Parts: sequence; structure tokens; C-alpha cells
Amino acid sequence: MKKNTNVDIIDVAIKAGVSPATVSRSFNHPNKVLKSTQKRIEKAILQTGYIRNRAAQAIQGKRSGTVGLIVPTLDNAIFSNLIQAFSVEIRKHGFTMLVATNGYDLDDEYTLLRSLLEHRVEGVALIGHDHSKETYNLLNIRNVPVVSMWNYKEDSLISCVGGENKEAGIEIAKHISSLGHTKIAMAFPNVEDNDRARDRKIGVVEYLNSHGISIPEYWDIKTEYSVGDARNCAEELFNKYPHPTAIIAGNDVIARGIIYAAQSCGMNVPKDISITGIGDFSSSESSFPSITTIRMRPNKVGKKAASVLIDRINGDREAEPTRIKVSVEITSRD
Amino acid sequence: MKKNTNVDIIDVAIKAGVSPATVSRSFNHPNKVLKSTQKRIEKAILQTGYIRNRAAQAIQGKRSGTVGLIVPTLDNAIFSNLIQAFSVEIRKHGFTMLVATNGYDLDDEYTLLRSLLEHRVEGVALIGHDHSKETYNLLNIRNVPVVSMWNYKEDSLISCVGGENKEAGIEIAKHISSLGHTKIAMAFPNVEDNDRARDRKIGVVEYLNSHGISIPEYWDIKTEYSVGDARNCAEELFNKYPHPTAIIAGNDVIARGIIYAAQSCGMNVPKDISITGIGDFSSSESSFPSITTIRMRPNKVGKKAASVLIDRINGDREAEPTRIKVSVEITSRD
DNA sequence: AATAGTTATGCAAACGTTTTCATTTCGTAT
DNA sequence: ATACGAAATGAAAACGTTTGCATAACTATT
Repeated sequence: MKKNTNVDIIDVAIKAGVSPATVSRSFNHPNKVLKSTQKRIEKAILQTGYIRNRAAQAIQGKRSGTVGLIVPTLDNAIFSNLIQAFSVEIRKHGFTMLVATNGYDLDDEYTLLRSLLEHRVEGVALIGHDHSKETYNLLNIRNVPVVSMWNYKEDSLISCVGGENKEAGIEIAKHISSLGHTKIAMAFPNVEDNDRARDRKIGVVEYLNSHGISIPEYWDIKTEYSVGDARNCAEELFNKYPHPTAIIAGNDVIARGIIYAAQSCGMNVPKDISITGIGDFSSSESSFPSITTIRMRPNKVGKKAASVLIDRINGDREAEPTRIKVSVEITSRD
Repeated sequence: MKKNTNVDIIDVAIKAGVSPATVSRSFNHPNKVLKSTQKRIEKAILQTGYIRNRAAQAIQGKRSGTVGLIVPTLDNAIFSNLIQAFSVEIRKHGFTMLVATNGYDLDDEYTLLRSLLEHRVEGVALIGHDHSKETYNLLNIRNVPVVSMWNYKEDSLISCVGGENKEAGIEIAKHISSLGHTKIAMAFPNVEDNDRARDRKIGVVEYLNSHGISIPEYWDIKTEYSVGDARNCAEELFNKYPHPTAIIAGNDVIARGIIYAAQSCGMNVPKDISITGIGDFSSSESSFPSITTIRMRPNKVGKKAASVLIDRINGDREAEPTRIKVSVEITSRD
């Protein structure tokens, strides 16, 4: 079997009887090349097994054909829907996606951003608005097209697409208190460096406070974004403290863990206790009991963010950030 | 704010009072450069805000610092754990990951592979062994380091890391029949172009047949890999045909959909009907009722596959494929 | 003190494209 | 037939690195 790692644009040009410049043009500006020459070139490409070298293209400084994406984690459902939608959309425009995970660590995020820039990604997508000063600074200095997903902020420094997380918190608190609950607990991850969770929590607390409900310290559960940890934390609460009649979870994953904890402590959900999530990943509707949650529309956010990013890549780099608010709405289930 | 998109290795070299060659060496062969010169260079990098250009590095034909990953979908839990583990491991070795999804379409996979190769990825990871002839041919011609994840095959054409899916099917069938079930249904996606599902199904059918159990056509549910579709298909079965006492699902996602269908038809799981999955994504243990399933160890597979791939990138390209079998085991739950 | 061996650095030629500018070719209006 | 503008193509100079080879500066050996 012939091993050809090294056929280049010149080989193709010779085979097709044209100059390398013409071959290049037939890729990048096909309308500037005669149809008949294009045919000859295509044939030569097939014959030689040529695969164009994007690195050599990128070195010209214009296009690399890639965009970068940094997410906290791929491990659970939180970002899967979002990423899938984003990925499909950017590919429609001929881009390939470089993905990196930072494990909710903002310093790590900066390092990852640098490494994406080494690859000369044409744009970058991030999650939320909490990023290190260095990150913002680097984005600004290099003037990289960038979009932040998952949290809308009307005065964000960078373009963003997402729901308003504070509103999500308010809505869910409203829902729970409208059911007559007053003994309410909540379960959130560490909100430092996580504006999405922070905004939700603020929304919940502010709404409840303004309606005369306050949450005692021992009902303010701190957990990680994992089913297992959420379950452990909730079980501890059930064992050591008086039981609330409702628990508001920071997202669907945490809610799931808490439901499991409640059941393992012999409670009936939703009869004995109400548990809600935020996020509405595609798995939430299917589980039993299904989770009442706030739809954050990950598919819409991912798709929209991709087109915002691409517009920025192709468009005016000095323009004001584009900010798109995706509506959030409650999905009442069990 | 100063916008510096264009500081290059020469600027750094001048600032540090050395030649560009030395700056390059301080990145790629630090041991060949005097400690003191390295310090000067680092300082110059900081002062200039230089970010090295991997495209210019990749053009030399050696290293691009990227590996490619093609998965059927990112949309559900199926591959999340796997990808996360893979991603973390390759990054430890300084690689960045290019990700693409093909929606279970093998022709699309070929196109994606080409586009990854345009970016001169140093290695490629794929799911399973069903790939188009063109895909195998291209991998072979270009001699790309490659690893297939998720299904072990002792005579695979390419390196692979995964559990034996047929064995998984056998194990789950054994489990179900050991519980005394004889009226057994199953639910699998289209197994064409999907060796993982096919092998599982073969395992199930062969085991049951050899134990005198056969599955009638109307208990052989065909569904997509989605909770919603699985639920619809299962509900149709419950409404139109006699009820089985057990259903073997092709994976955990499908199992979840079926459980939901059963519940919505007024059955009690697991009292009235047993439902099993295969895969054991991290969400399976937490749901209620929790799913009896076969552990496919996605974290282990992802991590191991990453190191196999990196070994191949750094090692002998003519060597026999590396094949690593990850044991599967049943996790008995509700 | 002279020589050989080692180590650190510089020089310059790649690497495979894209793009500007110049040239040729072609069709069309005179 | 001639001239002119438009369209298609080619020549050659970038783009920012890496690396083989050559040289210079040390160290160690006699």
C-alpha cells in the first residue's frame, strides 16, 4: 500500500496542468476559477489523494478554520446538549471545534485559552461571565471574537447568549412558594467563580426574603455538581436537621441526587417533599419522578451562540458586544 | 489598549538578544538552551505578549499538538464520561482535542476525518469498528495513529480499547433468565453501522436461543438512542401486544425511556416488569428505580485509549494494533 | 600550552500555502 | 479587423516557525 503523507498543492497543480495559485484559488475563491479548470483540479486531487494543509493556510494569518470552546466539564449532562448544538452549527459554516475542559478552574481556563490561541482559533466560546482578569485582558489585547454562553447579562464585557439565571432563581422560588411551602431548603454548588449558580441563588434568596421566608444556615446545602455528592449532602441534612417541605436545587443534576437521597431516607417524592431543579437537560423530562425545573434551552443557546460567534468572526471587530437573551420558563412536572 | 496580534518569534528573539532559533529551541528542546538564556527569553515573551504559532510549527510536518475525536453524538450521556476522561488524559501530554460529531452517519464520519486530517491532527480516536471502507483506507494510506474506543475486537484492523459488547449482551441475558423470566422483549437501535449495539444484541439473542427462549418479532423493539423515542416505541408495544415480564434494552438511555413508558402505562417497575440497560453512565446509579446494567467503564476506556493513542503517536507506526480489553461486569440494582 | 571533545548559539534553508501584481486570453463593441 | 475591458491564470514574495550544519565558546585531558 502506497503511503503518501506528503503530496502537496504543487503536485496537484502539476497533475492538473495549472499553477499552485490556481489550485489554491479553487479552494478559497472558486468563483474566480473556470469551471473546466476546477474539474481538472478535482480530478487531480482524487488521483493524488491530496489533503490540503490548514496549517499552511493558517500561517497566512487569515483563516484557520477552527473555533475554540472551553467548558467546565463534559462529564455530566449539563453542557452536552449545549455543545452538541454549538458543534453542529459551527460545522455548517465549515469550522472545526477545539474543545477543552477546565474543571471550573479559572486559572486553568486562562491556560487553555492561551493554548487555543496558539492554534490560532478564529473565535472562542466560553461559559458564563466569571473569568480571570488575565482571560479578559488576553481576549481584549488579541481582539479575539468571543461569545459567552449560558448566562445573559445586559452589561457584559463580551457578547453573550443565554437565559437570565437570576430570573430563573426567582421563578422557581415563586413556584415553590406558590405551592404554599415555607420550610424551604436549597442546594447549590460553590458559587464563587460561577456566575450562573450565583445568580440563580441570589434570585431564590431575594424572592424568598422579600416574601418573608428565610433559609436557615443548615438548610443551605453546599454540594458539588454531581449526583453522588448531592445525595450525600442531602442525606446528611435529612439525618441531622429538621426536614424542609421543599428543596430548591441549583440544577437538575443536584436535584436528581437529592431525590435519590429523599427516597433512600424513606420519603415519597413529591408527596412528602418537593424538589426542583434548574436547567432542563433532555434527561430531566424522562426520569421518574420527573423534575420540575426551569428550561434554560441549551439547544437554542448553543445554536444561537455559534451564529453570533461566526458573525463576529466575519464582521466588525470593534462593534459593541452582541447580547441575546433567551427566555427561561418553568416546566411544571412531578 | 495596544492591540498586538502580530508579535512573532523574531520580536521575542530581538528583545531577548538571541536568535529566533534559540527561542524556538527553548520551547521544543529546553535542555539544549542555557538556563540563563531561557530566563531572558521568558522575560521577553512576557514583555511582548508573544503567543507561539502552532500553525507555523505544524507546517514543518512534525507536530501539530492536536488529536482528533469523532463521536456519533454529544447529546446524551452515552459518550460524555468517555470524552471527559479522554480529554483530560491527552491534555496531560500537551495535546488539544478537535472534536466532531457524525450523528451515526459513516459517510459523514469520513468527511469529518478528512477535515481533521486537513488540520494535521497527530492521531485520531473513533468509536467502535463500523467505519466506511474509505475511512479505513484513508487511515491506512496516511498512516495515522488511531484508536477505536468502546468495543473490543481481538482481530480489529486498528488499535482498540473497550469492553466486549457481545459478552455484555450475554451477561445481561444470563441475568434476566436466571431471574426466571421467559417472556422477554428487547429494545435496540438500528444495529446497521453500529457494531456496539449489534454485538450486544447478538449476545442477547444467542444466549436466549441456546436456552430455549426466542423473542417474537413484535417484542423486538426498534428505537432510536433517545429517551423519548424509546418511550414511544415501548408504549406502542404495551398497547398493542401481550406484555413481556422483562425487557432488555440496548443501553441505559433506552432503558430509561422504557421504564417511563411502563410507569405511564400503570405498571410498577420492577414488580410487574424487569427492565435492564447496558452502559452504566454515571446517571444510571442515581435514577429511581435505578437501572440494572452492565458496566462498560467509560472513564477507564477513555483514559486508556488516550494513552494508547499517545504511545502510537510517539512510537512505532508499523507496529501491530494495540488491543486492550476492559472487563465488563453486571451491576445489579432495582 | 596545545588539543580534543562538548555545549550553546547562529545562519539559512526549508515547510505548504495564499495573495498581490502582472500577464495572457477572451469576448464584444466598434 | 482593431481596440478595449473583463476574466482567468501565473510568478513570486510573503507567512512564522524548525532544524541541519557551521561556528564559537568552554572544559577537560595530556
